[in-house]
Amino acid sequence: MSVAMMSQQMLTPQQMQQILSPPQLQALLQQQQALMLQQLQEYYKKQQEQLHLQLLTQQQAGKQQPKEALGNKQLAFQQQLLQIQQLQQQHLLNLQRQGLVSLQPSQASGPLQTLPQAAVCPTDLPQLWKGEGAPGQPAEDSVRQEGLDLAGTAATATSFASPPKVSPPLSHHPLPNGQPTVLTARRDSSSHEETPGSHPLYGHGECKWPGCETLCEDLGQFIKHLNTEHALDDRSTAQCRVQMQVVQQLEIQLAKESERLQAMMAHLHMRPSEPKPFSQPLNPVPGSSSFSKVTVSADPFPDGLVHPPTSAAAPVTPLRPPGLGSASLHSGGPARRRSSDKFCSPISSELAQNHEFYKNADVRPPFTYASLIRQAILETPDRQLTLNEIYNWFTRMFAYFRRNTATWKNAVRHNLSLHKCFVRVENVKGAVWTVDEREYQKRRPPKMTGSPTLVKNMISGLSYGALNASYQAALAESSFPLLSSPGMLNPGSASSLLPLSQDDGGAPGEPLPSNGSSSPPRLSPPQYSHQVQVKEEPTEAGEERRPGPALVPPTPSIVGPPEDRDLEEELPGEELS
DNA sequence: CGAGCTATAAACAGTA
DNA sequence: CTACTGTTTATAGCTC
Repeated sequence: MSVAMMSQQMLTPQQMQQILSPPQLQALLQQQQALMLQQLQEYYKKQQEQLHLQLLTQQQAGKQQPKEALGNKQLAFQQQLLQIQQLQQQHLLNLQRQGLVSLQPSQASGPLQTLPQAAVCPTDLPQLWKGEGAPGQPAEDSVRQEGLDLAGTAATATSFASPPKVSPPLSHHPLPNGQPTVLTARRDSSSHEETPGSHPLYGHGECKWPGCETLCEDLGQFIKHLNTEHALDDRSTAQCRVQMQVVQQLEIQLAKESERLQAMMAHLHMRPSEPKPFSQPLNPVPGSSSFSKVTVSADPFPDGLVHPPTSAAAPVTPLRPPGLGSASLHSGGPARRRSSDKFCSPISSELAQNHEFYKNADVRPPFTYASLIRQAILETPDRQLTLNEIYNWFTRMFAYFRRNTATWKNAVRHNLSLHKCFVRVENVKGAVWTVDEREYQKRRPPKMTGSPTLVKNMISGLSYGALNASYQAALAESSFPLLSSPGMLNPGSASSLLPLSQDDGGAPGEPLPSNGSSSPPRLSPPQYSHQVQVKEEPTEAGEERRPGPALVPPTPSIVGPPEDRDLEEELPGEELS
């Protein structure tokens, strides 16, 4: 019952997600749930006390009444008591279930396997936030909605004052405050897996009327029972009234909690962001013809990109990307924002955290084309993409790139050609692009090398609280899932692995606490040999194959295969969850 | 101020 | 011819 209210009053889950990193969200949710539980318990306690009190007074008053009447009233109150207890249990159960649902890792809806051009399927809003569906229901039941949903949800967002004229916020049925009785009863029973077609008050072969557990073999018998035992009489109406109050109280309680949550959110991060027109282009990428077979390898973030917590607990509305300050948002037009590229967190980590955001918000990602292209390529198991696949990655991952296709595609091509780090390889299926990591690193060292202020800025820009800082740290320390992802490791051909080193920006992630010994890091980014399975570039091959002079990993503690080196490159992955 | 990097635009060639 | 791919040049903004 409360869910609808939540989604109305509070930040949208998307907002939550963008404000908070998945771990934070999870923590917050848990806190909230614990809080709710606690308060509910308190509330129920009070209710019971009240009832007891009423019972007592009634008993006293009843002394003048005929004994039968007294008995009836007493019974009624006892039943109310029972009912309250039951309700309490059910609510607690529901809350717990919600907790489970919202935190369930298996839900993994993050990496939506979106079609090449269909772009985002922005949703997968967890049931919890949808304001729909019975609390206890598994979230898988929720139907995925397309773009409109996003906008609809966004309409409820506080930050976007002028959302596109889209469909109204879907199905938040405000609770009929006055007469929640039926609704409540419904929900009550629905948590008991009632079978379709049955009566809301009938389930598991017994009457679900508060305080009544009469066994009824079938629906007909139950109906009969209902009509006889729970007919319109004083007792029933009283029970209804109590139930009503309970519901109202809970709603009030929920409102308070929502308010509190909002305040918490506001405190933790959220400021009213400028109403940003986030148009949802949904522009299905016109250009995709010749190569459109798009093997787009699996989902964008093959490994554990945020999924479990994020997708489960939160969702999708464009909002400010958590990690970035306003840096990326000012991008109105042909913005210059490579600053962010320079001292932003490793793109993979940034992306990982905010990919839902970029996926849906028409916000220009704070990365250079080069780093984006690289990321796209590196995310695939075999580290190679056709141009068209790269396009698709862009459109899939960024709402921003769903429009102005001519512009950015040109830019992509331009970058591919221009930068030595992108190597074109003739493949069986045509030409694919790969990344020469060494080259990529080569061109960056000068930047960002030991600029305390920059580093500091970057960190502060990326984190918005201790929680996130630690999360960032965790990210920074986590290893690079790509390499450990299925299909990536060609057993026995370690040489074919394309070693990764620091992510773009060379170092950004590093200043964060890690295994200490990374002394004066990133002064000379390790040079790694580059090699791709497809390889057949005579010219560069010789040079590339040779491990660079400085092959020593920055972190001495790490020995061995290239995978380990990828510590910095993390695409925050499995181990995050 | 210049160097380096990046974005954007556009011309052009090759190919399917 | 058209669309796509890939290369190249030019221009401009930004940071250091």
